[in-house]
Amino acid sequence: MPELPEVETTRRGIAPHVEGRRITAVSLRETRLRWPVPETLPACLTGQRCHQVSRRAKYLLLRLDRGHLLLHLGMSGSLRVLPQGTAAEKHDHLDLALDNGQLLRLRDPRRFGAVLWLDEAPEAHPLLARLGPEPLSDAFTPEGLQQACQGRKQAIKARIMDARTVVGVGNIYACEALFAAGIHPATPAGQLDLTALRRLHGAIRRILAQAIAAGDSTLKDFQQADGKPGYFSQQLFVYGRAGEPCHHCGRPIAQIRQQGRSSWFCPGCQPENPPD
DNA sequence: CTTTGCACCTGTTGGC
DNA sequence: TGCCAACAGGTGCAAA
Repeated sequence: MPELPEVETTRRGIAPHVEGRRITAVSLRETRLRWPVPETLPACLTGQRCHQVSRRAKYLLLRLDRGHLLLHLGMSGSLRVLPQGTAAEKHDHLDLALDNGQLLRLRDPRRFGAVLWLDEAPEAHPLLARLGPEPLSDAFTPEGLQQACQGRKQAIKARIMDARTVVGVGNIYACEALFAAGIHPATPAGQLDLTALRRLHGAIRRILAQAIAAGDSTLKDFQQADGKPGYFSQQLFVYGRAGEPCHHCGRPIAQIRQQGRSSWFCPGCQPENPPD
């Protein structure tokens, strides 16, 4: 579930409670995540101080004394800060006890998430080394997007969901950004001119920024036992709205299958063969 | 090299 | 009401 805005909101939520704190104890209850979590992890982490919580794409990085703890929330993961002693429930796989009496707890029912220890510079790690630009940074430009699309037959939706093009665009925001830009999701990437790609670039940034801003307003709930951050209550124009009227033109939203995933779009606002 | 498809997993949903 | 298949989605990796 978490897309980039949810991960960023999680980072902002936990950082004030975790940065500067020492890890006093670690409970690892389930090692079968995306990759097996080494049984030696608790001993490795205990005693180290966390200096910074950062994010690259949808990965969270805790900079500790002797390396980085990399966390990925997968589809269903969440992190919460709770008082020590709070009983662990089903799917609560990892606890980091901190020297402020609190607990950083990872829950992940589907176990698509990841917990990795990195000895070396994070940017050199294979998972991070080939990632494209952050969508809200200056490194993400219309010209760079054009270069990523140049000569490609691949559908534009698959192209923007490829983390080498730009990171952090999942299925929901890919559909929404393409709607906002008036581009049919199946359009071959190489067919789009710079004008269209400028619209798409702007739409990706605007929609992600809006979602992060919406997340900020929910941060106050972050420590509550039931405060799992879900999707923010921003309006979705096409995602999951098959058959319902388009908010712009009233035509029914269509649903197709691409790369084994559902895509939603408006046949009126996102024509296959755009005029002019 | 480019592109496609699958595996991983469980909670939720919809149809019979 | 109960059961079961289909579906949801991020992303590394194998295969085409």
